[in-house]
Amino acid sequence: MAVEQKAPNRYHHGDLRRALLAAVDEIVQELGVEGLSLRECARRAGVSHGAPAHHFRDKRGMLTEYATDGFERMLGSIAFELDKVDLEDTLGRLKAVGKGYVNFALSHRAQFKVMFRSELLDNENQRLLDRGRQVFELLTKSLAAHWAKTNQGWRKENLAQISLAWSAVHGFAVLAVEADLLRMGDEGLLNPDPDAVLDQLLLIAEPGLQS
Amino acid sequence: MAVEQKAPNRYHHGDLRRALLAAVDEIVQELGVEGLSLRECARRAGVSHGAPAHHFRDKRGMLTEYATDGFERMLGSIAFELDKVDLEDTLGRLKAVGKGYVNFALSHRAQFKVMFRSELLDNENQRLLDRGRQVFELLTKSLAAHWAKTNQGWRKENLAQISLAWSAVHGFAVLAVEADLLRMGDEGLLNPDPDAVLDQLLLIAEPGLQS
DNA sequence: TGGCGTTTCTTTACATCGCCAAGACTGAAT
DNA sequence: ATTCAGTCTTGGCGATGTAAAGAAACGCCA
Repeated sequence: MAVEQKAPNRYHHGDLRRALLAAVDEIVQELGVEGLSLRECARRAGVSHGAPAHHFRDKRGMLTEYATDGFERMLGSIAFELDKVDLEDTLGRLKAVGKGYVNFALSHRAQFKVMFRSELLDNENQRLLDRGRQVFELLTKSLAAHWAKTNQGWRKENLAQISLAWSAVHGFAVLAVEADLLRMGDEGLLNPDPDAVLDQLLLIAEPGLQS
Repeated sequence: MAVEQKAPNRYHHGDLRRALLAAVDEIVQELGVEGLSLRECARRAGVSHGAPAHHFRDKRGMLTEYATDGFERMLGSIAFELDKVDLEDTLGRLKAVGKGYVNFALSHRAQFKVMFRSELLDNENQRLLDRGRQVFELLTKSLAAHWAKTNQGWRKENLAQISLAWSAVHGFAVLAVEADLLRMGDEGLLNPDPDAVLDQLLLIAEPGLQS
């Protein structure tokens, strides 16, 4: 995602909205969200510091769009993994959701972090809420399919199973992205190949999911 | 934790360091870390905006102390739960660590969030690193004790088990604290009593921990 | 084609922030 | 009593987010 500069003569940029979001991504990768400023985004896009206000209400609005875009990519990443698994293989599909989730987190670390920084976002934004809900539903529906296949329907432990699945996947993604935390214990908590670890992780959770 | 104002006449505050940390806690609860400023802390403590610099190098230094204090409280919370469980009950002790962890997160939400915002902290700070490591070790040692008791010693799945335990506990705490996320799915993901859910959650993970 | 309203962008201004340097005050050790 | 290190104040600098007002370009309708 390269930031498209405004042609120096032109008064209108042409595609400033996209250029600003590209700049957000660039800066957030380089410096983290804390290092992000509206003015720097404007500078990289080659426009004045007042320009962004006409495309996003304010900084929060801009980050909200950036986060929403992230959820959409994440949905794509999960769908990509799901496509590779047979519909009958309900446990495989459960793993696929986890893989898509973690893969996205690891390949878009900066954006992933922003997506869950709700203090920075407009949590009333409908598109943002929808996309988040969609991710959540992919997880719960995969679980429901697994339940339907293996045996029983809804039991009261199911709620806790959702918590476990969601917690494990999200917690693992967070810890994997916050690499600093994983340096705890000198041997290193994390296997160099997160994909393999996630495989094992879901394998371990599996007996619990059968009960 | 109340912010102790400087007596209006006195030039020296007397206990400014503590007063500033109290102000940090107060502000972070009210407005989140993003709403925190050195100058506002100084204002609440009744001193000038330059004063804090003599107790903390800078804003990052102040937050680092605040986070370190959080890890110490968390250690206390875990120790409190561990004290209630018999040494022989290795699985019970594992649950106790999780409970202490999550209980702290839920009763000090604002501080908990700051503790894991490594971009804002001085990650070279020795006391901060030590306290973090200590929490992690409580978890791994409880797991090791459980392994020693149940049967085998170290197997290569153990690494993934640590990941699962750490991910589930931390992920659950994060999701519980970020209440916004849990409003996904209108029925609400989270049981009103997180303590009970955590109990179930660890119960579900238990079969995996036996293997 | 000409004109006009709307959108996009610029400019200026203001309050606030973190940090720095220079100075004032205090208290305790010499 | 003097000195000196530690504590706090003051003022200033560059940077930020947001708002208001004006300039420039686009699109549309006559």
